[in-house]
Amino acid sequence: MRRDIQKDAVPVLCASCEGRNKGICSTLDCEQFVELARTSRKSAAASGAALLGEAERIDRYATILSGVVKLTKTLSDGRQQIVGLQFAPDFLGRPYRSESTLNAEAATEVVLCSFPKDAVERMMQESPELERQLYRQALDELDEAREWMVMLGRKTASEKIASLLVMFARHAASSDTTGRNSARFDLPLSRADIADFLGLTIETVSRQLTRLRNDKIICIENNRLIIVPDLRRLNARAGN
Amino acid sequence: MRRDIQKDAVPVLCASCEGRNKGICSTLDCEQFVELARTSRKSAAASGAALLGEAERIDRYATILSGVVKLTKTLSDGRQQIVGLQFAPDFLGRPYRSESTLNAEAATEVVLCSFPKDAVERMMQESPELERQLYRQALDELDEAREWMVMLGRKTASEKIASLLVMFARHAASSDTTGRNSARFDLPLSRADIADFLGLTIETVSRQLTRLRNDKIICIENNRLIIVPDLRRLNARAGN
DNA sequence: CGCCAGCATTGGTCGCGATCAATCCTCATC
DNA sequence: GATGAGGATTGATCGCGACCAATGCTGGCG
Repeated sequence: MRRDIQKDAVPVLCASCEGRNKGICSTLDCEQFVELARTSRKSAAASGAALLGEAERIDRYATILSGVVKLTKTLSDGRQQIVGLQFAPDFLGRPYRSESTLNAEAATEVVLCSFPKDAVERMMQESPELERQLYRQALDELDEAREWMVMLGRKTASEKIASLLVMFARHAASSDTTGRNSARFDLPLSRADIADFLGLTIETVSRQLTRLRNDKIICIENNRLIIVPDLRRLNARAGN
Repeated sequence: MRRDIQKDAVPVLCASCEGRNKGICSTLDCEQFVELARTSRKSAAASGAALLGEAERIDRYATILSGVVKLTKTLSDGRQQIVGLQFAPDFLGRPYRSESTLNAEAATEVVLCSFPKDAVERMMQESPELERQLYRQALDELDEAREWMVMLGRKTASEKIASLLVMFARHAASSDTTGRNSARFDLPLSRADIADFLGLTIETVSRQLTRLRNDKIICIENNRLIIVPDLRRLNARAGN
């Protein structure tokens, strides 16, 4: 159902852009796409770079073209919690609010395509399709957040680790052949990030990972590459 | 900006309905409102009644007219976590998904006004305003869920209790005179529900409440009525 | 009134995960 | 290869909150 686009009116970058057929761009008709594309800006951010600070004014939205973005919240005494992870081609931003209530930080190398806030908002007014897609993403994020609330509130440390690995395995699998029972992926997060995500400490994360390794449920190579020979066994540890 | 409505085409119940000017009905124009109203059904549920089961087919949406609804998730071994609390006039339901991923249960006496799923969905197609309002509610719920993730992952038991009381105080205050520094409200949840919400046990909830009482930060009457003489002191305990 | 059922509180003990501290890896740089 | 820095692992100890058990409170019913 791909619509034709006027190639010459579109910035060169967009022509080969992976986001054209996936992110918010995919719902726009030709005219709207051209308008949005004219104001778009592609940018890269190194791992660890802050993309958006808490209570900061938002003036641009963005689509994630590649990499992983972590959304965090911090208490006044420095305790931190990751409250969301976003992957390509997610939309990054919080419509209908001028100030952010959280921090966004690149968890890996990240490539973004950003747009001025008001251009997107104008387009949301005009295109119910766009708003619908953003609504769907918000609902999906809400489902995910609630899943994590169960994890944070009721799971043990080892179940938390297993759950996280299952989630990464699923994310890796979706871009891979489906229906397999093994997985192999790079951890997109450092131990510290994992701890911030699961509501644990670095030490506990480390201990639980070595426990899973000792029990032959995972292999760890170079501290980053994870191999799961039997996803069902990992799933059993996640306690669902 | 209230639009006139054809009084005679609207069910009698709606004429005096508190939801008319607040819930999803408030965004509908006259014609749409009449259509939706024709299929609406008002119903009451006792405290503890199940409104919606996990993996159950959804065929109706609803507006909460009064009372509190808790959204829960349960692990296979029975561990439970409340993942959302909804108050009037929230919309109850998960568009774009045929099966529920959570349980909804009346936490107090609840009065609902429900509509057939497809009537609402048709109306969402026709009315961008309606969809926008639902989108906004989803975003608000997402913000709330993320707030709670911080609470679940990083706060101590006493901070969790204080945070919950602050939230209830705010909810009570919004329908009350604003800007005051004291609060007085009925706990809409049992100790067991509070425990399920905060990721604690009943015993810990009880102990922390008595600690707050001993420290003169709250008064408890009949185990349900809470009086907070100084909201700032309570807030200081919430650890934000 | 006594009785009972369902919550809530209080006490005692234990274990998970935090905390503090000491290596150990990995990798970039020279 | 040597060096140093940041991250990861491992070890030892402590304390919060879970768990088990007993008691207390409240309200409905015969």
